[in-house]
This record gives sequence, C-alpha cells and structure tokens, in this order.
Amino acid sequence: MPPSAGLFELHPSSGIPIYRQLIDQVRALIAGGRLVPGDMLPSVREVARAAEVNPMTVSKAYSRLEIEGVVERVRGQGMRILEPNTGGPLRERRQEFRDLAAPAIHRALQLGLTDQQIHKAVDQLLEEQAARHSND
Amino acid sequence: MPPSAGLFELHPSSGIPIYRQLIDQVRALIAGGRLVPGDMLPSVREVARAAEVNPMTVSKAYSRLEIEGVVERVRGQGMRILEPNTGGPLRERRQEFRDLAAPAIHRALQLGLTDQQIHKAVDQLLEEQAARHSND
DNA sequence: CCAACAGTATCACTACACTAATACACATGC
DNA sequence: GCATGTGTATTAGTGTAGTGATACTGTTGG
Repeated sequence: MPPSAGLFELHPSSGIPIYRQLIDQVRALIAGGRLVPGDMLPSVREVARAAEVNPMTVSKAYSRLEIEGVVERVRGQGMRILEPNTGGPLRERRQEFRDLAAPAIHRALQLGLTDQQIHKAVDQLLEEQAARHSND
Repeated sequence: MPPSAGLFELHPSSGIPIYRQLIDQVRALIAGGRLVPGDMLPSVREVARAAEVNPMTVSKAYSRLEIEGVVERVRGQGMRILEPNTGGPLRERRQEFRDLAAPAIHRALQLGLTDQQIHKAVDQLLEEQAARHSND
C-alpha cells in the first residue's frame, strides 16, 4: 500500500511553519525506515486535504525536499523517495553538519567552555538523541 | 578612557540584523577581555551616530543584553558590564551550548554520521575558531 | 530650575517569511 | 480528445521581525 496522508501530523497553529513540520517529518520517517527509497510520498492534494492546508504549502515543502536531494520529482506522478543520506556523499553531509554546528561552537568558546567540556556535552546529546531514535 | 563607539563594526546591509551584530560583538569583546566588569558601554546615541543607525536599534540591543544578564542598566548614566559568564555558572553556560547544538546533532544523526565523525568535525571547528580568536 | 547627558515607550514603516487562491503543464487510462 | 491524476508558476494576502522618528523620564552639574 502507498503511504497515506495520515503519515503526517500537522499543526498549523503550533508556531512552527507547516512546511517545516512537513519537511522534518518526512526526514524523520526516512531516518526511521518507515519510508524507503522508491516509495512515493502521499500526493500534495491528499496531504493538503487531510491537514486542511493549501496544496501549495505542501508543494513548497516537497520542493525543498527535492532541492535537498531527499526526494525526486516524477512528472505527472508524484514525489519519490531517494536514497537516504544520498543528498550528497559523506563530504557534503559533513559540510552540512559543520555549517549547522559552527555557531554553537563559536558561542561555546565565547562562553569559555573547554574543548573537553564541549565534547562531553556533544556526547550527552548523542546519547539522548540516539535513544529518541530507537523509541520511534 | 571609556570605550568608544568605534568598538563596533556594524554593517546594516549585511543581512544580519544590526541589533544581533551588536549583541554578538559586545559578548565577543567581553569574552576577549577588551570589556571588563565595571566598564560602561558606549552610549546609545554615540554608537547610533558612528554606525549611522537609529538610537532605538542600539537601545533594543542593549536591552536584550540586560535581559541576558550581560550588562546592567544604570538610570541616567548608561549600561555597565557585569561579570562575564555570570549570567549563570558553568551549568547554565553548558545548557546554553546544549540548546544551541542540539539541532545540529539531531541533523547529524539523520545524515547518518557516526559519533566519531561528529566528534572529528567538532574538533576541526574548534581548531579553526580557536585560531580565529587568537588573530583578533 | 535648566542644560546636557543617559535610556526608552510609543507608534509607524518596511521587508520578508509563510500561506493560500487561481490557473496552468505533464502523465495516464478511457 | 477528455477526464483524472500528478506537481507548480503566478499572484496576493497576512503576520511578524527589524528599524526608525518622535517625545518622554531619570541623572548630573551648573
């Protein structure tokens, strides 16, 4: 069976933009193995109807996922999941992480945290979030 | 001599909000020891004139710094630097770093990076930014 | 009290992010 | 060709963050 629109839980009034909720959930579903390469995403209109939002909003989210290399657009058919972690090779994934982490590291130095303290904090975060992943 | 408005390098058209540039630079100056507890910040109007921005913009930045516990407001006189790292003890500074780093770690796991790869990237960032600090 | 310095409350303006309404292009099956 | 299914370009509306103009309060020193 194709993935249904019920995959997503969207809360338009949560303060978090709808398109961002959608992107995060697709990525999480892929990371969690509930969406595998080759699967089609539920159609824009289907999701839009289920969540009572505008199709364009869903489309924008899907477009961003395409730009990120998470899904592929199949004209007239829909969006197909690509290989997870294949938006680019290791080099690109590392770069994305570096860009995301740089401000935090910068701030940590300003705060006078030592390298050791920073690594320890990172370790703790890794443990917590790894746990959260297996609970999915 | 009191710190002059030339302390700051503000670029209104850089995409980064002026008030944020100001906040970051004050924090950096404190972290770098060029502003010490008891120093007064250059006055709102002085900074505003030097950077050709509105006094209110500077005031907003100063207010945020006060909320963060970085400076203290002295009625009729100006803003005085408080103890650096005293907005809270180590515990709080670590917490701030954790909050800042959490999204990056989360994303890294989604990207399939290993703990080892993450730590290595953090090490590289630490080296780069430590170098940047000593060049100041 | 008054002048000159400090910060700021209030209000208005602008830019941009987010969302949505509409109409359109491509694919498939009849 | 036409109906129905995809996604989307275009355009417009809305909310909010950032900035600024103005007029205000508090402090210090004459």
